[in-house]
Amino acid sequence: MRILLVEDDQRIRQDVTTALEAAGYVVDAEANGEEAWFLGDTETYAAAILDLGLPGMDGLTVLKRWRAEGRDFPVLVLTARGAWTERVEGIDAGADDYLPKPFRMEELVARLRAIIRRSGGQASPVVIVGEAELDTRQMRLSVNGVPVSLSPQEYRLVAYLMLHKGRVVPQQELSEHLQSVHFERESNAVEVLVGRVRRKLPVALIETRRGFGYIVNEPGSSS
Amino acid sequence: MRILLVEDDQRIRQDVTTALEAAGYVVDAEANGEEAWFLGDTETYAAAILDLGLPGMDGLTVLKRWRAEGRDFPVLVLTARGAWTERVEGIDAGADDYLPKPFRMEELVARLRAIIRRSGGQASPVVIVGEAELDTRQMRLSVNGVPVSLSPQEYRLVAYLMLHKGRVVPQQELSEHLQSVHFERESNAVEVLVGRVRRKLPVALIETRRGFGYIVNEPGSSS
DNA sequence: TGGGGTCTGTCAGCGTTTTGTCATTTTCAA
DNA sequence: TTGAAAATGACAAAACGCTGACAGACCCCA
Repeated sequence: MRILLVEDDQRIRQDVTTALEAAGYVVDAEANGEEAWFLGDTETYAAAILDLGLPGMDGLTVLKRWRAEGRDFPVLVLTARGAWTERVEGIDAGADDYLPKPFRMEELVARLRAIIRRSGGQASPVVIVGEAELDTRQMRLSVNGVPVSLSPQEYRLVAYLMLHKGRVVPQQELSEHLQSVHFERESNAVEVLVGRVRRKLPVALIETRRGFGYIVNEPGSSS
Repeated sequence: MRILLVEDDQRIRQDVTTALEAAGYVVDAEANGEEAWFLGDTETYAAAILDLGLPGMDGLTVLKRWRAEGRDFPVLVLTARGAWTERVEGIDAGADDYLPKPFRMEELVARLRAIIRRSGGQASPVVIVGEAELDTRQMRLSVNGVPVSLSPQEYRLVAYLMLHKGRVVPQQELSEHLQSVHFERESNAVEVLVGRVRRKLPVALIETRRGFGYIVNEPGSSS
């Protein structure tokens, strides 16, 4: 899961990043408002954490622009202590939750989890593609009712592809979402991972689009 | 819909009452803990809003007594700013949600609505998973009718997992709810605890999802 | 007051699983 | 046909979770 963190205070940014990564998220940390807006507009995030006082472009403006353009990932707003005005404005602008500074890391993570859950909760926690069934609550994949034992990384791969079924997912996007620390070097980690998953599955679920990426598709739908 | 409001601060009590009435609720406002307990015990409410710092009888005690006597209306707890401990204790005592002071009236009403809506489904104080039966009123776990002797911490662990059965619960979430001085970067306290509980149980109740957390599941729910 | 028991967190060690890399082979689209 | 992309098998390091031992805190009871 990829999170966008927008915070201009270097220290806080670092601390939060560390905490989020410890909680299993992939974090894009950004200090500048305009940069943040661009990222939120072009990348795909599970959620964003947004500080309101920013250089470049004010946090509220960033949020409003995202919403105006239909970006609906949940946003957790960080407000200064006692800044009631900011809270109200933030909620009006489309924030899903707010957290006054200073805050405890645990609380931040808990709230983040909550808004992600809520946002994902609108959709069914189960994704079905052909004979494969992904239960995101149990974090389990079954084929024809038989559970398949997957490693964390393998599960993340399948989950990501199934949650984006019908779309070709480039390798790079995959590796970005698989909280690995490799910096786009020549690595065939994704390919290896796909191979491992395929070996465990009794059916052909993941299709290769040579030169483009991988896709999980409803059977019968042609390319 | 009738709401019980328990709050000793005259000013807040008045404001909240006004807001709730404006939102279409009938409000019983009470400042004293013992009186509040009596009301909650004898009257029928759709929900309660409970401040923790009270004269007469502490809010936590009030809540615990209600729960001990089977009163299962949803309770929204008001906590002082940053009172992390209170929050955890409140949830342990059976609160459905909490709201840190100060808060916006709109938010209070929204959260109240949410817990009332949620309460429409679940009310049973007993959770059964396979051969295991958790009685949250007696704070007791039985397997095949035989009670299992658990330490407080062990009970909390099992209770939390059983109350969230069918869902993978991350280790961090667990340690957050086990009111300890968690967030130790390296601590295997949860693992140790799980091990201790498992040794006491005659059946395999808690499953490990390596890399993700733990889950308690209905046996045979493979999908 | 002291002693035993319980509870709880820490630590180190252990075995297993997981995962990235590399070398090599296979496959596919131009 | 051919070269790049993808798949595969092997390997070693790292990560992860389980366990037993231990120590401090706490409580109960003589």
